[in-house]
Amino acid sequence: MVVNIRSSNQTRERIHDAGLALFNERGYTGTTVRELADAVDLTPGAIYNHYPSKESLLFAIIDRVHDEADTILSETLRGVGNDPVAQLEALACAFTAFHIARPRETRVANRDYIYLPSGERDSVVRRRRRVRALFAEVLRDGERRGHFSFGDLGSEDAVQAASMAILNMVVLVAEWFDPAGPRSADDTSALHGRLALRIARGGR
Amino acid sequence: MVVNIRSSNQTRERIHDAGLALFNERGYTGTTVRELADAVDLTPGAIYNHYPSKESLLFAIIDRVHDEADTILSETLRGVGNDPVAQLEALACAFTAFHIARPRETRVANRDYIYLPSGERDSVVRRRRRVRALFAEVLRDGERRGHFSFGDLGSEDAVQAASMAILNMVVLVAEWFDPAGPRSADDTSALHGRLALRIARGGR
DNA sequence: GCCGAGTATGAACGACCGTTCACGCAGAAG
DNA sequence: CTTCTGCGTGAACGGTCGTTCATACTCGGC
Repeated sequence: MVVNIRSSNQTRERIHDAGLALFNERGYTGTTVRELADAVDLTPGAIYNHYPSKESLLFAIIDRVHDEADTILSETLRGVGNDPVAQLEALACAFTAFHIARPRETRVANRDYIYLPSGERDSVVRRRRRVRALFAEVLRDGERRGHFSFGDLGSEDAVQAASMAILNMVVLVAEWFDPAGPRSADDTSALHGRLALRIARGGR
Repeated sequence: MVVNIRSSNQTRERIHDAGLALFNERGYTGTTVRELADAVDLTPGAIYNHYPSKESLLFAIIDRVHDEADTILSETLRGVGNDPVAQLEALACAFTAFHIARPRETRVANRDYIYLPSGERDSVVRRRRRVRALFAEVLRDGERRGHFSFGDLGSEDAVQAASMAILNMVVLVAEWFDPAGPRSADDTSALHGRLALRIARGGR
């Protein structure tokens, strides 16, 4: 048989999940391999049958949620027309729903990616930049076509600031959203879609 | 002489600064007392003449920047009338300027406060909540007086989401703002003031 | 029934962790 | 001049870190 990198995926997946939970609440550097092993009822050494290092587990977690984010964004974009207003609202709504559904994954990805070795960290940084560029592009497109306006803001190229405002609103929703609160995840996602339009002054 | 908790403040301050720089770029748990000692040309043991523990240094750093934030906010509020529109614009502008001026302090405070012992962490959480409440209160006040409107957003109590959108825009400005970029800190702060008004639909 | 591959154990590795402590030294106070 | 106090050193503390390894068990394929 060829070199088998993958292990019996069941255990590998349990380690992935436990790592996610622990990294989320203690941080990557604040989590030990022994805690991780305890969480999956294994010995520290056994972890290394499934991941070559603690860092590689962090990367697996972060890389996967970036894959999912990319999928969500491109599918959302594919499902809506080429009207920038509809695009922005749909993107902000869908991405908010995504962050509400995956609070631990996105928190670890956004907070602990700095602990990745430089090659993998660079790859993550590139992926993050691509998301920023996507939102900025929709805003710029909408401005060019007269649906959004930033001229009254008294600053040239306000698109960057506006797209970061939208993105930060979306990406940090899980820090305050309460699943037991009065507003549902769907409501909040839709609300963020509207707020994104306010920011771009594209409202109805 | 009475019990002297404070040490010769010069060295204490150098440790504070070095801790700030290191915690910022490596994270609290990713920073060693030995690295800290090296950065201030001291022996690890000497650190303990100035701070009783590594945790206490973290708390000193975080507590100070919270003090400064509170000062900025209350002075800003004192310097402007009681018009909610002016209040919101001034708060968003001043707080953005603050976060641009203190990127390391605010990043450490927002990212690493989770490593504080529970008593001190709770105190930090309370202070953060008070800032959130301040913005929410301005928005609610403005809505009551007809300057802001959230009724068209299709969600009851959109104030919370809107104030978090404003706060997250402001608090994370340092993650993308480039001091060497085309837009100055003052411009960006003013821009955030306007964007806050867009979010609250309080345009002029 | 044997074999080899996959997975686990438990002990151990050297390194490094936050913190302590006995001690030395400089300089202000008496 | 002596004493005391504040601040530093350097060595050491016990503990924990991420990782490795010899060994053993289990189980499907021959």
